Parts: sequence; structure tokens; C-alpha cells
Amino acid sequence: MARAALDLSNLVIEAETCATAAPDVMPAERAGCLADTFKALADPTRVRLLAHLAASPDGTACACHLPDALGISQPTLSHHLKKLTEAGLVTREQRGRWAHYTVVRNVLDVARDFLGESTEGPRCC
Amino acid sequence: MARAALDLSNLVIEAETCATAAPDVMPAERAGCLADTFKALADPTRVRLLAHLAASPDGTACACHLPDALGISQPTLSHHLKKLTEAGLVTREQRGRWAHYTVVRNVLDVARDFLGESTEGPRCC
DNA sequence: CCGCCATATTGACAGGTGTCGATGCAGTCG
DNA sequence: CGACTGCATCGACACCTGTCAATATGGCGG
Repeated sequence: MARAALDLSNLVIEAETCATAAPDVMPAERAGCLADTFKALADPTRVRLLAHLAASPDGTACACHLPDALGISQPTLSHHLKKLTEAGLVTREQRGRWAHYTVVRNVLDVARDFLGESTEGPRCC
Repeated sequence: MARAALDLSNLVIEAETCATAAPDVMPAERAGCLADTFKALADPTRVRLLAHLAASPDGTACACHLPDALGISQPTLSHHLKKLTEAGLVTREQRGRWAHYTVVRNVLDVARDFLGESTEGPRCC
């Protein structure tokens, strides 16, 4: 290694590669955060669940009708609602005897903005 | 079963439930389609990949720098690009010796609109 | 035509996920 | 207080997913 015979380490040359200077890369933390949100949406049942909540007044609905409406068992529903809650996409509220869930538009906006970055320039309007 | 003794099938009664008429449910097909798109986004590596493409001119970039930039092996990169391609989020183009990938804004818009439904009223503007 | 290089595919492994039946728990009604 | 009810948790199962090393493929240059 000594002897200084043809040290190529300064000669990176860029080879020829494809010659497209790689821009910045998204920090892993933000990527992980976005991925977690998308993970919560990566299931047909949860998509329908969220759509149902979003279509309800105030973005709030109770869980009682859902197993029948979606054709899933009650434990499965509970499982998905837990996932959505953990991801911060919905919040739970015990209203007397029934549990009510509400969409958190905030978090959805973050995901939407990410898609917007790839979709159109400034933002919207 | 015969004998017609107390047929309750017409007596659904609605019990008392929580009294929030369940609106329409999103058809399973659309839900599955959206879920597939979100599934493709449900991984930090793919989020960064897509962000990288979106930040490149014309939404197009070649694959050659990516393993180093993202700190993943070459097969892993190929795997993720395949997933994104299968989901229709990017397209592949063999440009001479290197493979170039381009973002398909179209599909992202669909996902964005879904989040928009849950986020704000009419749409945008 | 042969070897090189960028990329894709294969095989193997650990870990995560959706689903359900059974069970536990916290409210409500009689 | 005791039974009922809506919902959460547990345990088990099959399945899917991300990752890498090794290998195959296909275009380019000599």
C-alpha cells in the first residue's frame, strides 16, 4: 500500500455513469414517517373504513354498523381501527356505550402534500 | 323450519344500535385499487425512490446512482423499482446502456384525490 | 466474437400482516 | 347487583414482504 505507486483514490473520474447528477435524497426519517402513513392505507378494508368515516358527518362514525357493512368479523374491524389509530389517521372516542371514530385530516394532508410534490408544481390554487 | 312459526326474518328491528344511518360503502374494487397504490408507497425506500424521481428533471432518472445514494444493495433497488412499476407508479425505459425510470403522475393523482376527499370539500380550487 | 458492465432474476431467510374464533373488559339496563 | 352488549385483546394460522448473496441476462466496446 505504501510506495505511492499509482494511488487511484483521487481519480474517481465519475466513470462515465449516466451523467445525471443525483439530487438530494429525502431524509430517512421523513420517508419512514410517510411510509407509516401509507402502510396504514395499504389495505382495502382500511381504505373503505376511512372512506366511510370521511363520508360521515363531521368525519365521525360509530363502529357498530361496520362489521356488517364491510363483511368482516368484529375482531378484524377492531384490529384495523387500532392500526388506523396508531398511525394517527383516526381518533377514538368512547361516547356512552359505543365507540366513535373520527378522521384526522391533518395527517392525511401530509401524505397528500407528498403526492402533490410529485404531481404539480407549487401546490394547489 | 317449515310450519311458519314466528318467522323473524322480516323483523330486523334495527335493534337500537347507535342510530347513525350507515352511508354507502366504497365498492371493494376501488378500495382494492387504491390499497394497491398505497401498498407500493408503504415502504421508506420506495418513498425515497419516488421522491428522487419526482425531484429529477422530467420526473425521470437513471438507476445507476441509486444504490449508493439510498444505501441499499443493487438487487434490493431492482426489487423496489419492480414493485413501483407493477403498481403503475413509474415506467421503465431502456436508454442505451442504462435503465431510466419516470414517475407516472396520473396514478399518484388518483391517490391524492382520495386523500382530498377526506381532506377538503369539493376538490381543489 | 468475447468480455465487461448495468440491471434483472433466483433462492433463502427473518419478520410483519390479515383473518378469525375464543375470551376478557367496561359500560348499560332491568 | 346481575345479565347483557359493544368493543378490545389473545392465540393461531396462512400468507406476504424486505433484504441480501449468488447468478443470469442483455446491451456495448474492443
